[in-house]
Amino acid sequence: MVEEYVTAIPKKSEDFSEWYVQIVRRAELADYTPVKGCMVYRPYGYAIWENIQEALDRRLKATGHQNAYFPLFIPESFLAKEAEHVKGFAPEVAWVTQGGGEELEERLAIRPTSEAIIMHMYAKWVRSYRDLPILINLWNNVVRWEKVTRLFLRTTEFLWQEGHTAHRTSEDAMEETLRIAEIYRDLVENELAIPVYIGRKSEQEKFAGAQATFALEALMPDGKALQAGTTHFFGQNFAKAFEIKYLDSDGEQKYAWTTSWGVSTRLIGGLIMVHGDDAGLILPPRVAPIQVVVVPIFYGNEQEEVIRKAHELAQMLIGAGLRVKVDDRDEYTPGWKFSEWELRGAPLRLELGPRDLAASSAILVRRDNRKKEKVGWDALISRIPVALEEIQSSLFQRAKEFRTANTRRTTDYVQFQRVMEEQRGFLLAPWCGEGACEDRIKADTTATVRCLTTDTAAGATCLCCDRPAAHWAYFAKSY
RNA sequence: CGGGGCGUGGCUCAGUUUGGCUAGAGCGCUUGGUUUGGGACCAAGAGGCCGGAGGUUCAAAUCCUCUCGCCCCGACCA
Repeated sequence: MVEEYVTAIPKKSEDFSEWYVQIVRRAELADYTPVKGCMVYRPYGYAIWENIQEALDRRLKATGHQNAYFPLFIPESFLAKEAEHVKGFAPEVAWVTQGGGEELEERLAIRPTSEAIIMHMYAKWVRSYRDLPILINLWNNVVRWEKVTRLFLRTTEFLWQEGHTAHRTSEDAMEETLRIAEIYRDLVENELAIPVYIGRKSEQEKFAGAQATFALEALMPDGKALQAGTTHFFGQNFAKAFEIKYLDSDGEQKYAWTTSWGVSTRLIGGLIMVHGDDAGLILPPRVAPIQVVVVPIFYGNEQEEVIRKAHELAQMLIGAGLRVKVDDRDEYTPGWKFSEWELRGAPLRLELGPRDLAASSAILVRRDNRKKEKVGWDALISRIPVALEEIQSSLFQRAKEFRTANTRRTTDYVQFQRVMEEQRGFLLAPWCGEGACEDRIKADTTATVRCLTTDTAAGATCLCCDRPAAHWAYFAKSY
């Protein structure tokens, strides 16, 4: 029945890419701009980001992190201080070469990430072991001159948070790196309802300048993996490059240990893909800008009474901390609104018409499975939060089942290639850890090592050579 | 950046092969009226120098050159 209403939207199962673009634009999450590679985050899409921000910010502050802001511009010489870092980012940096009509003496990078400027400041701020740790987070934008655009998933400018910390010991820094990865997992799984695998990145895939990178990897419906967040352990690489030294309690000058970590608006792209269906978006209740949309249904003279009651019920729910909107536009029919809010992914719809008015009840409809239930006005305040939780956990379960069904274990390279070709998904396989095998797998299948597991690989042989395996690793094609 | 595709009212597209009169359709939008429990209907309107620049021609949405943008598939990245 949905089919006849939303024929203009391609089916998710038939043309996934086109479905994605249409949903993003028709649900008014984002739009293209005249600026190449740059997007507008429209209010409805930005509200999702604000909810994600709020959820993460709370977790970061609870673990002692503070927000701050650093400049958009980074002098070229700063970027160049850490050799691997500059090598990794140089190809995608945008440069400012003029200001106020004059040529700059030193060109300025528009930050692709802020390690360089932040490490410089940390070097000034750190004198003693008592100054550590420094736990700072930034909510900002960065620019990377990417070659292709995909709304939310890859744009020249994007929004994110980047955390940068400096610690007294290696252990402290590694602990921070892993703690943040867990916070990210908590955020992505419990707020966005997207299950993730967490693990260390291979040498080739790790962040430019890092000693170790940990990543959250989520599975999209087309069988490709999406990196949903990363945390980096820098060892003393940046501390040495930027001279972040402190006097320890034993009287010795030592280099600090640093980390950085980030998640971006790409998460929004992930949740669109993971949860949506042929009728449109399905937003997990915890990050949905509108959790309950109230649709009044009226005929002629009942209009006033129905709308009044709709607002009254909405106010009651808003008072209970829910995000509620009454769609009382009179230029659209109820059926039109139903479809519209399904397209926009509101988790719950509350229908209120004359029949309901007579019965002192309303019809509650779930977006994820379209199940309807009649709820008395008095029961709404208790029923709706429960229904939202049901949707939240049901979305997570559904995504998890899909991932489980599409995570396969193999030790056979021929089978590996076949599955990667025909079904995609995650493939868990033993790997020797050598770049040569990684390259060969990539050349043969376009799949890469998404992350390593901590499972013991004792006794196993590498998927594509004769050496003993060093790790079990998740492989997948990726975004 | 390589290969392929596409740019015509807000949207989806026809018209381009073979140049020709005032550039069309559906949806959407505006106004009025009737409607409203799964994308209502009638009537009257508004809205496009055909992505941009240059060229060929008596004449260009249509042909040529350049350019910009978007989509898909690769390579690179969050």
